[in-house]
Amino acid sequence: MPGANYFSGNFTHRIDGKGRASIPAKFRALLEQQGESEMMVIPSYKDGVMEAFPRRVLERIFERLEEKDPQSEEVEDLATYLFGGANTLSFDKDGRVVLSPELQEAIGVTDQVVFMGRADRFYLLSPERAKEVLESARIRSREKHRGVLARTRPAPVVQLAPTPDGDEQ
Amino acid sequence: MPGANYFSGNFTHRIDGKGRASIPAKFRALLEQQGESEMMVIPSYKDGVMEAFPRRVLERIFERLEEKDPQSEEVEDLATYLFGGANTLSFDKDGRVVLSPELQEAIGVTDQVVFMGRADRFYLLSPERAKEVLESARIRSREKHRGVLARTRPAPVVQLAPTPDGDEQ
DNA sequence: TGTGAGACCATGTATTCCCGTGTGATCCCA
DNA sequence: TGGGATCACACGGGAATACATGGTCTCACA
Repeated sequence: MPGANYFSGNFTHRIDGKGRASIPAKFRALLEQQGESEMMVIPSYKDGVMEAFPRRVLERIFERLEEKDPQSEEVEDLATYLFGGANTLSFDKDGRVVLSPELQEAIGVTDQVVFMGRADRFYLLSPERAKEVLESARIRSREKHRGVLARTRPAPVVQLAPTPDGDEQ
Repeated sequence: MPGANYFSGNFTHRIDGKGRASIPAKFRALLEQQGESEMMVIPSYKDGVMEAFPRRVLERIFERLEEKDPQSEEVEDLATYLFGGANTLSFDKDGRVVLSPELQEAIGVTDQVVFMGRADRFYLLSPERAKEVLESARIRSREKHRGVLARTRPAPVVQLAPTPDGDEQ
């Protein structure tokens, strides 16, 4: 399915005795579509949450900032934070990664972990924390962006070429 | 009928043992016309209501906001709310989607669900809730927008050629 | 040679695909 | 204008497939 450009949805998966967890198939497909077979995980600003990026996305974030302000101390800190704290998780053929004990502890999980899509990245967190994060995001969005969803235009009508037969792209 | 650009009308459909429900044919046609084979469902600000968007519409909303102010906390919340809470429902050849148990619970349905058109999106809700939503919307509209409907022009009269006999297109 | 990590393989379950059926709406024709 | 045929669509179930998950094997390194 060539389609989704973003990580979306949330999936609760099991952690087995070896600390392995399956990456949601949709996430994995998106990663592979970007030519990635691994993801970089760094602690979020949110407590009890880790953020997983395709490597390219993380590098991009850094490069954009560096371009803007090459020598600042901020960029230096950011580089340290992004790359120093990063945990590279490569997934095997079955689409699983190993969550190290430290990582598990950081998000307070032992037997289940939630993969939560967030546009160009996704979160790793405990089921309980997932509910909190989602709920508070919903509430704050409602307060500050009540109009956002209302303001949408009618979906642009994309005229599709009539498909006489089978041909698809 | 190439025509409608908006989702309109409301349809009560059955949920079968597998949690499947048929998307109203008209809605489905509109989605396919836009090149979509799936929809993204997120909790509405209204209680007991889920909103279904063509994926592209939702992505668009996010991108516009992100462009404006990429790093604000508000955008972060919105991204979490939109993508983290989203349920991507792709429909099969028969135009059906699977409503997960969580989704069913969120709108309080077990064996029937209402698809209610709302311009560029549509609602998913229970038959009871549908009545309420519709009625309160009607009342509030009457109070605040009494003139809206009155101000519309008559539809341009398209003169149809009298069809004497056989020839039709 | 013991230990741990990673790759490989196996299995059950959930999801998706596909076909058949009934019913309501539409069209056609008497 | 009524009645029958046709079509579109909602709905049910069975078969095939994808996916998450558990286990075993192999290799590296201590």
